[in-house]
Amino acid sequence: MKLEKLVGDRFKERPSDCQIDSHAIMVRGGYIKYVANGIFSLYTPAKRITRKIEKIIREEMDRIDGQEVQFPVVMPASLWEESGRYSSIGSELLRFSDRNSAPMVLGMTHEEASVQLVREYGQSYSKYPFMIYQIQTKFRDEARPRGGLIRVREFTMKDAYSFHTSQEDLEEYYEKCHKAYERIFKRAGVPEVISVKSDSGMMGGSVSHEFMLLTPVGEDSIAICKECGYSANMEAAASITENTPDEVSAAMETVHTPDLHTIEEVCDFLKLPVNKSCKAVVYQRNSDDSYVVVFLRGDMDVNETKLRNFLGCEIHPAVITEDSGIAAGFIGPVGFDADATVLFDCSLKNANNLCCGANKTDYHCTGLDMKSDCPNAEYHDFAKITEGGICPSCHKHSVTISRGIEVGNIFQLGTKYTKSMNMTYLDSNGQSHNPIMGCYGIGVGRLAASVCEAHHDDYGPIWPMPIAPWQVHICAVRSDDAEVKQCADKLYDTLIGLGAEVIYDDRQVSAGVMFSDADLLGVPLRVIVSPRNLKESCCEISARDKSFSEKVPVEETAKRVTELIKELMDKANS
RNA sequence: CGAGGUGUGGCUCAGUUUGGUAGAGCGCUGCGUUCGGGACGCAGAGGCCGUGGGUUCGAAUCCCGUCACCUCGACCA
Repeated sequence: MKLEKLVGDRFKERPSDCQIDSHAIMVRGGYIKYVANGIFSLYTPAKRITRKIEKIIREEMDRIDGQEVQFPVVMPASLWEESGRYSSIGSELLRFSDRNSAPMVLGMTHEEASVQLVREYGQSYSKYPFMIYQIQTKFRDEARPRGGLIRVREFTMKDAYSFHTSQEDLEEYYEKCHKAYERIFKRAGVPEVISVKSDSGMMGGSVSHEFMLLTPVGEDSIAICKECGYSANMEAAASITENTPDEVSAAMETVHTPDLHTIEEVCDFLKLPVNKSCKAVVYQRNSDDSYVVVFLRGDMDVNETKLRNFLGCEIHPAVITEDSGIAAGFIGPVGFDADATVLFDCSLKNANNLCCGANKTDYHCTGLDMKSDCPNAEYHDFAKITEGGICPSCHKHSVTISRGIEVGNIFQLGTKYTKSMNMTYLDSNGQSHNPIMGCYGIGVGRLAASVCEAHHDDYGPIWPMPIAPWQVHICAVRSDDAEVKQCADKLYDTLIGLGAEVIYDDRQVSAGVMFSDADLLGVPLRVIVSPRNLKESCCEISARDKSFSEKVPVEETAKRVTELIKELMDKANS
């Protein structure tokens, strides 16, 4: 491919609306073109990268006995009504009608379609286990797309669905898939991707993992224990707190605290550390606006995901009305008699000498002793894990919180879909059961952008050899020089003949322009043919990541380049 | 959905406060000089100033509406 004919402009200035580097680079380098909010077209370099990522994914999925299939993008709403998700999923699911006014949806995920595909096939236990997957376009009407290809509305995803006759079999396969994912990310050039425990969210099921690329621009927060290796999405991470009660519990007293609303203000006023307070956070159920009050230690925050899972319903921060009987800002566990569900977080267990609201405007109490004042309280984990908090796994060390981009996930789904969609098989005793499912996703475009985010410098991306848009970039510096042109042309032909993927720049532009464009294309190997090098009868081979640069005799250049390509490929695949 | 911000050639932005013929740099086209890190000169092309209404002799500029995008939050396989 000649660079001169490569469709898409590369430009010098960073687009103003690009917040993260990978987005800016992919726009500047002519990889992607904005079409609409969260919707992009891909130019050739990006398409070549995603095609290579897809190839790696296919190879690894096939290796664990996956069978590639394809589900429709547009599905009838009735299919989604079977699972109940037509009504349970919000506006993220794009709904519309066809010419006959039949309600349709745009596929944002394909559990329903996968069950529909194999429901009749899988009627005998002898057919199990099996896994089907596809690589296809998904559409999710995200509220806030961002970061170029990191979070978009239309994207390409590999999604896989496995079907099993026992939980043990699912777990065994889940583990295989976990390994396959590790190989995929390694081969794609991001071995640093880690798997973390996650919350299953709307997918249902129990065990799930997210594959995270740790980067400060990531959208998720991950709790990591460096000592024992524990890692989990903050949403799923258990919060552990230990309270050593003071030896003497002071008597409860009511204190006048006018205009002090926040826990910090109150503690400051009472000269108590924040962790010697009991605060209340109020939510309302989305269904009927009934109140839910969570009491927790003043220095902790509520993890709404945990709360949602505990209650089994959606919630939102409360709007406290006058007639609710709730004294907003002055809520305490003792004498609270408003109509609400009252919950206690583990962070309060055994604590004493706390301050808390007095359930009376402008008054707080001191000397709260959870044991004696709230003897019937049941404690559950509703708190967000905090930086420096106790590791929920080893209980010895403290966790750190890092940001990450979720590039893939795996779920043990259970029978949520097979049950609701009435998929059954007969076992060897003629008994009917619902198959147990697992599902496994990887965002292809997001992975490409993540690799860029993880591997770039000020000048552009540094693509790993296995997914680079081309393997070699030939720069013919001074292509108006007949000797240079002839040598570069010949090298190009030879490399093509040897099966290398080559981008060839023989434009009559200054070396600066040429090198800048080469940097933006991020091709791992660069060969410079120039009058200066030809004087020594050499070509210059250098690595985009600047790890080496060598001068090689002209006639040996092609051979050396193919060696280097092989070396770099083997390194990534080893 | 809540809060804030921004919309002016393909890109980055000035001009808006105080209304008076639409600007610069990059990029693009042509010619010439340069030539190993985004060179230079000359000559060009390209804009209903997001959009609809209003005020005014006159609106990129003031007023009202609306749309889009960006950031933070909410939401989220």
